[in-house]
Amino acid sequence: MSKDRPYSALVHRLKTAGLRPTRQRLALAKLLFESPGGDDRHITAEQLHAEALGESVRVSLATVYNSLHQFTEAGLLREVVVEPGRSYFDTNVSDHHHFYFEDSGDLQDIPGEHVQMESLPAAPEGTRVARVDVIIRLSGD
Amino acid sequence: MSKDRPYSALVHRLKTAGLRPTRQRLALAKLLFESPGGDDRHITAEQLHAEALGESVRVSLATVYNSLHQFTEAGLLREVVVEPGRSYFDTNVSDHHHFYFEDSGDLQDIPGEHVQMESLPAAPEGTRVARVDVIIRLSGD
DNA sequence: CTACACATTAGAATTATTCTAATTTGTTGA
DNA sequence: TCAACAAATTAGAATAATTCTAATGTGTAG
Repeated sequence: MSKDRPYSALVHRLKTAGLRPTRQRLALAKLLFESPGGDDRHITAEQLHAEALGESVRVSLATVYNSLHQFTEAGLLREVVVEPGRSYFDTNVSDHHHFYFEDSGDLQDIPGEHVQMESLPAAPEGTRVARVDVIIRLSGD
Repeated sequence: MSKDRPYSALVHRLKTAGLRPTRQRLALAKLLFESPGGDDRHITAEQLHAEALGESVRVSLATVYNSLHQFTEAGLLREVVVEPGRSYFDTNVSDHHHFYFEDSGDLQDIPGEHVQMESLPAAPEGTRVARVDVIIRLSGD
């Protein structure tokens, strides 16, 4: 019992997701979820990798990609596609949409209540709605 | 006057857009806009290139990319980003949104009337809304 | 503490796209 | 009609993000 004491929330979170809490995954999860602003981060694989290296966490870029995808599959992250050839991962997995600042490339959450669909068309036969993405693209005034 | 006779709609369209109606651009525009279903096509650069070659239109991939971007800038096409690392170009530039079939990778227009925002958040200071993209992601039943 | 499945890694490979520098083509005006 | 020049096209190299590969390392069940 005292054996599983250093059971930080992160270790638990990873285990629950069926992911072994390895040094790398823990470090990345910490950077993702326990940074200031950790439930509204939009980060690319390269950015996270750089951040890790900056904190002297030794982790390869391949592992960053692997972890981001595993976290996404486990529902800990949400992938947001706004421009070709670059994927953002959002630490906010609740129902919400995005502002995309075309000039700076920044992405920002819009709280769920602020965008409502008035009428959604029915999903075609044999399909179901997996998700609705709304991206409001902004440019300089 | 009879000089500018073979002024097809396409030549006119390109000229109006400030683009010289070259052999390649005309051929691509024809494939894009005058195929069956020409105002609801969703095509990638590679696909269009393959289509051109299939019709024995000699055009390089670089030119396909150039043309797609020029057409987009001129408002003849709209770029739609649904998955990382692949851009679709939509021949329908009117206000509308998309179904994305995750399984097949197909993209389909939703007529504008069928999706309405109930409340759009105000654009942040110093910005204006360039566009609102709505993508309804569908997966197998 | 051992064994083994699972993870990590460096670096190569892949994919979509853009760039470069040389060649070709459309257009304008004499 | 044609010369001249800007604009467009091209093949192929370059780049960027991501994925793959096969070898090595590590967490954990028993």
